[in-house]
Amino acid sequence: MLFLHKSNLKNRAMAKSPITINDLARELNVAPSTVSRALNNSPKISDLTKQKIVKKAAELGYNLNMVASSLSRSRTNTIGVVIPFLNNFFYSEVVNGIEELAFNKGYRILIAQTRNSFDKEKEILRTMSATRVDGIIACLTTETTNTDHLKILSANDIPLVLFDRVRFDFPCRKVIIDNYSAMQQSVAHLARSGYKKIAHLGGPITCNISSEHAKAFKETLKREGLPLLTQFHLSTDLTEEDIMEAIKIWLTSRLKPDAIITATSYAALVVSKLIKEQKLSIPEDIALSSLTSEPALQFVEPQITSVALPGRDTGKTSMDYLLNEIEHKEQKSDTTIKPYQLIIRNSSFRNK
Amino acid sequence: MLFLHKSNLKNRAMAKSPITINDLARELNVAPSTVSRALNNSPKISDLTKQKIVKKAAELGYNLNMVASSLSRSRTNTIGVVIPFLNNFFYSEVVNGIEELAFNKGYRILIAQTRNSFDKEKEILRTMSATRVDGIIACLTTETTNTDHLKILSANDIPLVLFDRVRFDFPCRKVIIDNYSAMQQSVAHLARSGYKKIAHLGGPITCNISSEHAKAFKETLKREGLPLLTQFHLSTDLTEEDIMEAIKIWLTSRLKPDAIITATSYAALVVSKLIKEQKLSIPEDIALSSLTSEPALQFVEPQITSVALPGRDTGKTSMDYLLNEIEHKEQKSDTTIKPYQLIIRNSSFRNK
DNA sequence: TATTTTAGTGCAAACGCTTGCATATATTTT
DNA sequence: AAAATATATGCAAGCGTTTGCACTAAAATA
Repeated sequence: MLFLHKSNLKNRAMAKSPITINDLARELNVAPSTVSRALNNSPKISDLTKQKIVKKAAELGYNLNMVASSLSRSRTNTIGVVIPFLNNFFYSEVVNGIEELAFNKGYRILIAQTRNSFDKEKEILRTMSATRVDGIIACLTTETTNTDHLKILSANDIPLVLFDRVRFDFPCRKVIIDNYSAMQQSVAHLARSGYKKIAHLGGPITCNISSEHAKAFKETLKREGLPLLTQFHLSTDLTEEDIMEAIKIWLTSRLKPDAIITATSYAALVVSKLIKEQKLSIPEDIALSSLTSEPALQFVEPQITSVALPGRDTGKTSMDYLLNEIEHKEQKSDTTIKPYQLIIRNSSFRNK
Repeated sequence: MLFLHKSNLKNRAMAKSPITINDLARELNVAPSTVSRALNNSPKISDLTKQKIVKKAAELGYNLNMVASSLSRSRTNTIGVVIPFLNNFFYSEVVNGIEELAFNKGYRILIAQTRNSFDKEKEILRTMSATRVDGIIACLTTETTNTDHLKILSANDIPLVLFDRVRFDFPCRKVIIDNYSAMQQSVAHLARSGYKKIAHLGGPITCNISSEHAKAFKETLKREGLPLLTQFHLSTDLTEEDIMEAIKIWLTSRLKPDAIITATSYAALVVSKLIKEQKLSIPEDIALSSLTSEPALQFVEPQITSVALPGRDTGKTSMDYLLNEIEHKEQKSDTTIKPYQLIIRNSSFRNK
């Protein structure tokens, strides 16, 4: 009963097509505008007619055409989410947080993965703005070194909130982790546990996160009175091969590190495995600590010390800011720093 | 330069608003229809005018309004993806596969999580059909025991492809894993490795997966000549508490299982940890095998035997089928069974 | 009772694009 | 040279809502 056979259409006489408010209007002998207002629960329509209309709508299986509604209102109630990868613990938690809040507020989310390609990022933003999303939440690629594509969004009045990997030179709200402090605490913790030759397996410095980590790494070592050996401070793309290569060199060199801090939890897992394969022990020979977390870290032996990031919360806050911009036209350009938690597990202190 | 000040509009004279094809048409003294055709690279427009139009469009920063285009064409180039959870290895791999293919074919994806609630599933399908998605790919909740909400989709001519958790009583294409066989092989492997008291920690039997697992579990035990003890065949919601409770009972009972098959990889990780905490050894005292996989299984000690599921491939195939329905009106109602791989690791055979 | 206010409904334009059909040249065919 | 065809463009309706304004009748005020 979801369709009517309409005979008043010229080109598609007798075409089977979904019920519209016009169909309802004709059936009930009221104007389409009355139907629209009734279904939107406008106070201008009497309760009696509302009831009649709602009843008929249910009866005929009427389903609002959001496309038409969006065109008319110039609002799609859709927000775009741009992330490097979906199959990643942190990002999927963030999206989870975004989706939950969005759904409750009557928004849909459009997701796209950049796979860390700047070109794809540009392309995605272009199509999202064509789709007329009401706003965008994005985590930039590591390749993103200029912001022209973001400027197009502002020019089109599409609010943007950046999270995690951001560009401080672009005016918009940003939600990030206190990366400097996370590294600082990690190093300090290792130093105070007696480790002296601390190495860092980091990501590409083109992104704010890695550069903040790098800075904190150097400065904290100095503060703790430890030497900074250049070969112990690596910036890689963190592919499995990169990790393998770096670790093999470290573990077989004359001067081994006695502690390793990895940028990602996946790297930590790989490193942990490699160390054990070399018959070295964690944390006695080498300590291990990760700047990102995922549940797996608690299931390996020994459990790996890590910085727990508030993914859900980051997503929720980003969405919250975006909604403020969308619904209250509140235009801010500040940076919110989310708290992290250094969770000390057995991989980072010697039992003595 | 993205906006024009329009003075020909009645109600919003002087309003700043995005460039439309009408603006381009006026600037170039051609008809809007010509602009539309030119930008869509219609063969009916001369190369010269196409060039002029494309150039002007770039110059003014014209960006197609997909909403209007969708309304006009009755096609949104958007597909809906409905999954229980995003932060789950298998599902995020599936979505990954869907997104990749979709993006390459010019489709956007709208994602929503049911969080395993039937009511939310219904609500999601309603709003997705209001959004006029061109098709939907869904993995049903474990609570979904009737298909009325799916019928509304067919009534609205929205193609649907189900994956993983499906309802065989609904006519549409389905992409699933050979769950029966996966369990069968898992049990057979354990039996042949000398384990005799095999237990299964399964999911809620309301869903096809768990019931296929259950069936295979019983039948294979029988075939292998092993006893089926009811307390060793559990169906739970697989929350952390459920797992804990079940395992505690098993491990402390007089009659312990000597092998455990878990429905999910997360459960396997938890079980592995609990077994070790009880000072029992894997695989000597108890073998462990999982019916779902995730990278973490390879990082724990011992590595956990598991059934690897082709997530990406499941996503790609589902999307491929959906595109066939959307673009070639191909209406099929068959079931594709994806191959899995039983990956035998150290958790499931004794070194002797 | 005459006048203003309020409540409930309808009219019609607008949102920006697509597309069937008509029209006007330009090109080819007889 | 006339007729038929091909090529390029314009016209206008249509997609399904929303919303400002106009209108009518009933209720409230003077």
